[in-house]
Amino acid sequence: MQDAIKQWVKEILGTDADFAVEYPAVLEHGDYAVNIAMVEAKKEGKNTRELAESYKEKLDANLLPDIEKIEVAGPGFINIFLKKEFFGKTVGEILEKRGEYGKNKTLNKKISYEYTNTNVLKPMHIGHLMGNVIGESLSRIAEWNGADVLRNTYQGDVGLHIAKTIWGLQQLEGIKDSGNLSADVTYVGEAYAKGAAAYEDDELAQAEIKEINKKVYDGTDTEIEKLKDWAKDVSLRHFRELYKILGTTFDDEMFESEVAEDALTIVNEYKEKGIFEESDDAIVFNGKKYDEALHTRVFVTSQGVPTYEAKDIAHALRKYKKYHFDESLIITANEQDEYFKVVLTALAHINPEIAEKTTHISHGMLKLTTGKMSSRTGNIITGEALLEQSFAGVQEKIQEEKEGLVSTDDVQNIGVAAIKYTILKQAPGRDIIFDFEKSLSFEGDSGPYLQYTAVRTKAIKEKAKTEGVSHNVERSESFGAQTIERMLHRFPEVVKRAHTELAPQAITTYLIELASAFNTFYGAEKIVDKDDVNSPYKLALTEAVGQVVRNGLYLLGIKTPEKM
RNA sequence: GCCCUUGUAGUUCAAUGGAUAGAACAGCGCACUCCUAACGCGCCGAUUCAGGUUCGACUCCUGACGAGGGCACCA
Repeated sequence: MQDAIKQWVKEILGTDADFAVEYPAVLEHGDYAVNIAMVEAKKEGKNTRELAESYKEKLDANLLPDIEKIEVAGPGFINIFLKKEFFGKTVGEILEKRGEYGKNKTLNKKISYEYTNTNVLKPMHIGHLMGNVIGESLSRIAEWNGADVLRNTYQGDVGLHIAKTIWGLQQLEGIKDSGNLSADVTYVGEAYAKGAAAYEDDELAQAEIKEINKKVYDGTDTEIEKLKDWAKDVSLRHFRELYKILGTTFDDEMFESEVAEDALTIVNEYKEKGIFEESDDAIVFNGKKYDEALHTRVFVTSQGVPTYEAKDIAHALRKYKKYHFDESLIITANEQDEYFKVVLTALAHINPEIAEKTTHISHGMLKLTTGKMSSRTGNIITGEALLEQSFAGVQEKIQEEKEGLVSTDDVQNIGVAAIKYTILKQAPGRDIIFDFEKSLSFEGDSGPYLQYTAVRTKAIKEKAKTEGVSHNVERSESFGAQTIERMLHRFPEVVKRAHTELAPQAITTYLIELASAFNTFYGAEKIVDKDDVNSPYKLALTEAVGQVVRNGLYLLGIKTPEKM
């Protein structure tokens, strides 16, 4: 509709100016607002309102069939009001398309989303959980816009953190198969904390760990390889458990160890070509040469080991060779912003095409009000702990009010929804101030509120069934619920915008407004009522709201419970 | 010190350069013989400060002040 209106205005007014067809902030201003008069008045030095009036006359003479009327308002907006029957059509369309409503097929691209780049042998902390939540939502939004999405994760299985953990395992009890995954995970975490602390405080241990790191890279020491393989398997099984709870299935799990050798080759090759240079026995990329704001970073250490930087370059080349994506998005915490600027600049000098297609998206840090976290001291909030905290909160709520109503799966679904919503409701890139009490909210502006709304629509539908009322999309002239109808109609365009702006929060904001409008309606009107001639349409509207809320929740990576 | 990001109700967040800055939580008041109250209704309350650009600025530019992050052998 938005495109149709734009096209229509262009044709009737014979303009190719760059104007906008947008949603007015207030519903009284109609369904669409066109700012063409402001744009043209500036160019031609005319009075904005007068120009808008003259446009209105021309447009009035050639109204599109779905348009009820147009008005000039405010500083010179041309507001467009759609016919009421149009909204009946929207409700009908939603009930016909169901889980497909909101999909746009316009994006014909292969896009790689790389997220949850964990380090194996280290706990998955809440930063990784954030990245997972955002990456999954962006992936789903892209799919709904027609993209062929490749979900992938790139995990650190070589490097100092591995050496630290192996050192720690050697100090502790080595391989310890307790048969209990969660106990093994804790044990590996302890080994990491021990190694990391020793690396900082004990020079002898530091030398030993560096020695282990070399062997991790060359893979010659069978004892070290055994420890590594065991601990890596523990980590990966644990991560996959968490991915499952979170609702992500990766198409490809890639590892740093797979590109370590290539990384050395590439850096050496481009050192010959002058991209990298030697400095204090290390091989570095001198960012300052290309941009004053860039840092100089080490790509190969004086020990001859490739750093994350070099591996990231090799990884990018390898990934492109494997998948030939049109776009590649890498999602990490914003503490890596400047790191990525340097790496992408270096990549641009090695393979401009891939660099051009790659975008680094960052999310903020999850700041706990209880203080800073550190994985070094072991004093961290793991992703798992956060999930469990949320599940416990849901359980508590249920015991107070709804014992026996909610299934175990749905307790998880609600707990995940509370966390995901908190993360997705704000623009990615900014820190989240996380307070366990307040942030894991089940009321108001929250994931569970949306779930509750969807469940409510379902309960109403069941009630209607027992009462013998069935839905009908024919809307009577006297009936009024334009707020909800207009909002339902906007959903596909919100999905589109969420992708172009990489903004999951566009979905959360929209859903809260829709749910809130519906709940107000629910409070004011009896929906299932055999004596009310409007009841069948109200029911159709209710089902349409339920469907759109479900579809929106899907895009956030949130499941709708059966009952709650 | 240099660089990047950022400053919106008491608090946590929204707002493609557009019309009356939108929610939630907290606070105060109301509502429950009716489809699940994780609900609904009302009130209170905000663009850090000083300039500039623009018909129009939370949004763009400059400066001040505050917050977070990054600055070579970690990832």
